[in-house]
Amino acid sequence: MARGDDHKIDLRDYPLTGRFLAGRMRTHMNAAEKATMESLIVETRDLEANQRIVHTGKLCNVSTMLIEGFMIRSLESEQGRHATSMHVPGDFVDLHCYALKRLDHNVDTLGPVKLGFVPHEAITRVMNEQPHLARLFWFSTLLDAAIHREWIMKLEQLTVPRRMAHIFAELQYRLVLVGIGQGDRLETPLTQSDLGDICGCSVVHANRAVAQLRSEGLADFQRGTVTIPSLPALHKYASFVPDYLYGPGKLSLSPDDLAGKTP
Amino acid sequence: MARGDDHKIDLRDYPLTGRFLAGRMRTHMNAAEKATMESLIVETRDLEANQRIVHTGKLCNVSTMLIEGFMIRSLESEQGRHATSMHVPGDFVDLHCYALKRLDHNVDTLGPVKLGFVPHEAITRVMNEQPHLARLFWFSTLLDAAIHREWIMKLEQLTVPRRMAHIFAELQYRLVLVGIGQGDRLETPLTQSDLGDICGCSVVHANRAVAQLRSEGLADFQRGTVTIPSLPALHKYASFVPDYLYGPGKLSLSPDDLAGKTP
DNA sequence: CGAAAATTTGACGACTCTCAAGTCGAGTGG
DNA sequence: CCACTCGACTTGAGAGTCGTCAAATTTTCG
Repeated sequence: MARGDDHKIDLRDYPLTGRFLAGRMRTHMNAAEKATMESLIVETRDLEANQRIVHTGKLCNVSTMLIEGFMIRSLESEQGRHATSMHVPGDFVDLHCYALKRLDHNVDTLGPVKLGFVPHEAITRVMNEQPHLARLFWFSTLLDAAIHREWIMKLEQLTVPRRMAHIFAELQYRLVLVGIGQGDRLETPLTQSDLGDICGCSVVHANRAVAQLRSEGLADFQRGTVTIPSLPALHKYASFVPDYLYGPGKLSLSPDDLAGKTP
Repeated sequence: MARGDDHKIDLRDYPLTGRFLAGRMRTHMNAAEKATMESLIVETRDLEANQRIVHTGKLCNVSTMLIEGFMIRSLESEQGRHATSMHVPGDFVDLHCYALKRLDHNVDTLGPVKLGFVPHEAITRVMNEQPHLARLFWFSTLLDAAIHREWIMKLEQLTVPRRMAHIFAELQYRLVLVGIGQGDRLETPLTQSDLGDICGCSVVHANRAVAQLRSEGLADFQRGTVTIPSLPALHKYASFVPDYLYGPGKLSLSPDDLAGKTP
């Protein structure tokens, strides 16, 4: 069955959590686990743009599934906001709060979003009774860490225009993984000021980077909508290699791996 | 009981894993869990400097506890090595490999080290039978993610000399947490070239940063040994606030938190 | 329409890069 | 013991990237 069909079926049967780990380990979840997952969400809520759902240092007893929309994870300093990563639908955005209890950062909505809330007692039940699902939860938090590592490398390695190209490429790829993305287009609620926070540069420089990507025909950013004339060209410019996202590819688990064979 | 005493006792009773989560959630481990932890290590090995124990993309079925010495986690590009973080004794350096199976990065020894190996079947047993210990394992991998996030912010926020000061401050703090560190001194196997890989700059610039920290009396780096005239001054210069390391402080769990009280 | 937010442009200075050359220190062979 | 060698460290010069300040323009929305 084609991946696209999987998406459609999972979204029909599991409208709240059908995108969780889509394109990654979701194929390792059986129907019972998918049903458990869906039942964990005790409440959904629609929020406007620029709402904070996780505050640095605040105790939390609920974790949040991003069902629709975009969110941003950031740290704050005297110099303003520093984004560490973005979130797309299907991300269990503050699952790690279950183990950490107080988070070191903030999580904000970017545009309007639809969220699902999971109480930590429910996660404890999963830990006690469903170790395989618990392991998938663990996996999903480690994915964030892998994305952090890649971004550290990109910050050390790339100029701002290339970093920005990398952000566009990553977002496009992640949206495709969860069945939303298109090949040549990307709709986000981002402003150029957000891009500056994400790329670790000033708004002014973010603007120049946008202009440069535009003039070189690599990506056209207009009020949040990114048009990509050539995805391969963008990938090359940004040195984007999606392995670290653990989609289908070099790092994903093969059936042989699961059988415990050592190569 | 003072923390120092805890350290001594745990190291006597658990010589291989007595530093695991020391200064953090180790106080939440009971004696049975500490004993389980110690028994997970089926083999120890001493390695020389510059050995690779985790290779990008290679399937792994064993995770590694760093018992003595230092390790570095890095990604490689055409431009060379990019460090994402360092490890000190007590770190379960590639525990996340249990859930990810193939890692996106490399882990290398810096100087000589002593390592302990834990087969993944043993971790599966913990997942199935000891959910509380499993949660502590999860916590320890999330600690790495928190350190990554802080580093992302520092890369976006600080100049190279300040980043380097931050590295020194973080290392000193983490060593104290696991009972090794001193207040004004730090012995590492790092070269200035390593510092460049860590701070995301060229060797030449790393050298200038070392020289600047020296001339300003903030830290004196000589063949791996760092002397710190004034820890508060170093912290201030680097905007170092250790909360993100989840030691005793703002983000650590209080007894009230555990009782499930919502403030 | 008018106000606020977002985007754009210019000028100048600071940070960091590369290239190139030179110095210092520890170990090695004669 | 000394000369040699190799890696680590140091220094200088010129160029590119990026920040800040300041101001203008465009878009959004009430």
